[in-house]
Amino acid sequence: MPELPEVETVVRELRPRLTGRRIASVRVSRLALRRPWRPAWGRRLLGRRVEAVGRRGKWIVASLTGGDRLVIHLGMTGRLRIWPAGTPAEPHTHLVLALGDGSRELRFRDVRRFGSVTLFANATELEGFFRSSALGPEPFDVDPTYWRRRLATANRCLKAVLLDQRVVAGVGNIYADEALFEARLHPGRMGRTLRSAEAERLRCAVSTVLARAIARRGSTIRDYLGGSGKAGDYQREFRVYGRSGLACPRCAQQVRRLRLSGRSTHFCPRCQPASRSAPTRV
DNA sequence: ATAGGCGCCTGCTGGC
DNA sequence: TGCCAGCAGGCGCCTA
Repeated sequence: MPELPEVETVVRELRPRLTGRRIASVRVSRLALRRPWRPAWGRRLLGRRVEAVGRRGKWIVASLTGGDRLVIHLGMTGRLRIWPAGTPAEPHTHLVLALGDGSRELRFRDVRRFGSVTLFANATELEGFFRSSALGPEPFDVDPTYWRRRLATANRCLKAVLLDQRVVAGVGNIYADEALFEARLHPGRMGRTLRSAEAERLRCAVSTVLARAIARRGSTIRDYLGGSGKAGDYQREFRVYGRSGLACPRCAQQVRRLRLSGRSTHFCPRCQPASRSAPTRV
């Protein structure tokens, strides 16, 4: 579910509510998330204070006293937010950290359990984890030369390139489609066929679209809520995502949908014309 | 190196 | 009304 703008919104909203708070108790559900929870982690979290809350790609990182890094991925349906203690837990709540005097709790809820909660012993271990997955650069910080080279050597369609977290961290299905529309590039176009002006257009489009979405506190389709429980607004500004059959906001041509890289893909056939190297079939 | 398929999960919607 | 297929902001594994 949540892509970079949603994760960034959660981080911004949790930061003031978490920073400086002590973890007073830890409860976990029995159901497994994507990465297994180790019982020793619960004991290690107790009494730690949150020093900082940050983000890397779609990963939320809470830095704790003593160096530990609590790392959370929201998967498709994850929600991470603060609740007053005593509020009934939503179904599918998998982790509850009581904070400070116990009047407030951080709760992680994840219906489909594609998300994860992991504890790393220190920053070095966490860096090793990101390195082992070859997590790419933050989208606002992509070197144009690096980007051109990644595209020039990409023997796959642009949609697949944007979804690859090793190329750039944080883009998912919605913002891949929105960025390709913004850059006026067909999602099925092969990466290596891009001229350098087109590559540069795409690099800028990715960061523009993500920044706009962050300003709107992300997109809520069905599950996503920010760290304070508020929905996002950017879904109202989608140009193509989820709009197949509706008019393109730029040229009024019908937005089309196809399946690329296993994912539902939306684009305007007039604004994002297929080149010879792009698939034309659905 | 890449595509494509499947699996992990649950829940919702639309068609019959 | 009920059932079933298809769909969903992610990602990792397998095979060809």
